[in-house]
Amino acid sequence: MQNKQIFQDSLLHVRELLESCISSKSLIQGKIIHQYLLKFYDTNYNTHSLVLDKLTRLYISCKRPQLAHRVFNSIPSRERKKKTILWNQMIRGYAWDGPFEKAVDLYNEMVDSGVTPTKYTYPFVLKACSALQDIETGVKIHGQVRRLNLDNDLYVRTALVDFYVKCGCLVEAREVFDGMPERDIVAWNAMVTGFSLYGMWWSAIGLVLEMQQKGVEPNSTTILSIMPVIGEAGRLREGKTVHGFCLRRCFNDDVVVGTGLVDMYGKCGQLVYAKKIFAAMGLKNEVTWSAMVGACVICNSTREGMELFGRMRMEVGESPSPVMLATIIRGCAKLNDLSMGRQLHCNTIKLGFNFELMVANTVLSMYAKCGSINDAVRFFEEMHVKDSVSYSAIISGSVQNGYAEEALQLFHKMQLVGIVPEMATMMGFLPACSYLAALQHGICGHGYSVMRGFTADVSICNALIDMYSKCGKVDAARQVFDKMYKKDVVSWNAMIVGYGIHGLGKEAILLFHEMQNVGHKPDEVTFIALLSACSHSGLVTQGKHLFLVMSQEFDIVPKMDHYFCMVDLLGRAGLLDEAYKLISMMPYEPDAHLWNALLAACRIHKNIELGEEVSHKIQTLGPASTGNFVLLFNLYTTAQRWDDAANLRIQQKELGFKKKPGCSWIEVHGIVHAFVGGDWSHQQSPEIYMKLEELVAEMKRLGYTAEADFVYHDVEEEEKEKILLYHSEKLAVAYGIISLQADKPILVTKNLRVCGDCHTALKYITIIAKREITVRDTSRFHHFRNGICSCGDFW
DNA sequence: ATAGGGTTAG
Repeated sequence: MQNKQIFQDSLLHVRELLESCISSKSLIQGKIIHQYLLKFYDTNYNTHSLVLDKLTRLYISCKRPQLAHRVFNSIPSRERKKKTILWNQMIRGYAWDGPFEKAVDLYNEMVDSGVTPTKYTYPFVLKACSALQDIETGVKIHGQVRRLNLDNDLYVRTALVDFYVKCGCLVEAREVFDGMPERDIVAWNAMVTGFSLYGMWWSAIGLVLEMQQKGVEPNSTTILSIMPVIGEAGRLREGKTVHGFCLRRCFNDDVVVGTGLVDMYGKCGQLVYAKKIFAAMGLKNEVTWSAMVGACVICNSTREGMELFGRMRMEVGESPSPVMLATIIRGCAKLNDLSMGRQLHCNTIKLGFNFELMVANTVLSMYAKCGSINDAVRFFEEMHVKDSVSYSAIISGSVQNGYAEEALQLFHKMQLVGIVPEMATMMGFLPACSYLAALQHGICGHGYSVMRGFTADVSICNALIDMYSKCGKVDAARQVFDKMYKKDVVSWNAMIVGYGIHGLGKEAILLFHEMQNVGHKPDEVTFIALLSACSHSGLVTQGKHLFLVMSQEFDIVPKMDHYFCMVDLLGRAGLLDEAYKLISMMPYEPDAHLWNALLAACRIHKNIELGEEVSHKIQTLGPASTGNFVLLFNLYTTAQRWDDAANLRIQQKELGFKKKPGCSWIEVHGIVHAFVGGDWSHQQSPEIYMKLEELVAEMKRLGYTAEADFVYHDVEEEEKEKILLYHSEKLAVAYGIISLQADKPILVTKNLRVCGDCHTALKYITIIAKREITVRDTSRFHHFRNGICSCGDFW
């Protein structure tokens, strides 16, 4: 009897102790008491019913829902049924700290065992549903809420709004929100957050105004949820309003709000404001510094950001966070500073977060953007965990560094390992198709983009326009262009470029006028596209006019690229002196690239004197490219000045230059087949060469002779013919003829300009094989049909 | 609160 009293007393004491653990969240102390209980008391529930209650609560308040669950389960089910509050607490525990599925499971278990959920149950279950993005369960729960007549409860309704918002069901969220009989600040904030999350800054701001009209004062949460979206949209005006509001309410004394403002101004491109706020902030933390450095990077003051980064390490002495390093590494990518990037990569290794996905993806894209594709690939292969961003980065990195075929392979591999391509992935994939003229792949990419709803995006459509026109399908490009409900300047430029490379200069100019009619302003790229379109179509007068109009009417100062186009245009048209005059009048120092354009024109129009002069100029500028050697060489051979040609070749060898090997490729049944000159590596080489010889025999009957002036003169006549005969473009065309159905057009892409002999030969081949052949070289398309090329021998 | 992938021209 006395023992029992002692026992009861001590239990009372234990409960008191547990209560104090709960309020102070002392997990360790609580665990000790738990151990003690297990050791010294039997498990007769009646003895310590209230103790188990308290233990469950303790574990929940210490964020250990699974431990709590174990204790909860040790309560006999008959007793558990009476403890609705404990059920709610359990669900709350899982809804906050996960695993979220357990919260839903527990809710179902609760209902199944006949316990009626209350208005306190639902906010937690809904929170779990939104964390799981489980719309189905959430909607079901919404139904149950209605049946229990709980949907007029403020908290339940707010939770419903929050659930629909986080699951992307904005319409439903708004419906629930509008039907609320009363709304507190939390409900308003939930809805504002919803609009912000989906980039609808105008709705978010409208709602903030509305709430003020209804007498609800925005708090710092409201402000914090609209700042990111204003920054993202770059809405400076709205940003300033928010800033003003913060000043009036003294919100900006808050570190979090201050950091948000720094970030927002940075994203609006206002580095000066961002810096002012940063300087005025009394309390700064790591996040504030990161935001400030991020603002510098966005505003193209990366160097300043790097200085700040250094200052932070001096002043605060902390080691940088992953976010900080990612930000600064992105800055390196922007500056093309490979050595700095490498150094920071080492830092991430030292600090042990080099494989944190965000950081790793930043490092990966830094290497790719700094042109060090080998490092990028190696790093990519070393990553243990990769996601669609990693793949997108390596795919676009590969294309940008000229490895489009590898990009396609990576895209394929990505799908094999089960990673779903996202919009940005397609932004790398489609240019890869453009580069390779891989139409089949491109069409698949188009289909996929439609399926995923990406074609609502302007940039994706721009990439599609580019893809179709570079794959020889200007009409398909135009269809995409016409169907776009919204276009930007890139869309117009891409389409103009498309017409240009197909020699459709007039269409390009027409589009330029249409562009102005619908109120789009051309930019400098537009004029590059237009001038090169004129050049490929021989539209000299129009080109000159556009060049004038560009600065006079559109206030665009001609850059080096524009002069390049003009020299090209005048040169091709044979107006060599005028081109030369333009160069001497231009406000820039001419570079080798520009002289090259003139040299190419000299070759076409066989102007040896000027060609030599230009060539010397190029050589004094330093060996920028091998292109000029090839051009000058061709110029000499055209003039039959064999000695000069031979000397040039010796000189070229002494300087250690090699001609870039010509490579052509063709897509057959979705596979890209590549050839170099005299290539025997293809499986079907015997058939290809047989077909080629067959064609040549027929061509000769029709009057074809190999044009020797592109070949070295010190080889035998017959040898010359062979070198020409096995040029990569001829091999690719022959392969196309034997492997594609007779009614299928042939599209070959070459990495250099198509050679003169091949150009002639292909005209014959269209007649003999009765097929349309298209060759895309580095500067334009050649459509061969019935012995004629669309370029009009003008390229 | 801060952070990763992207379109046109040359």
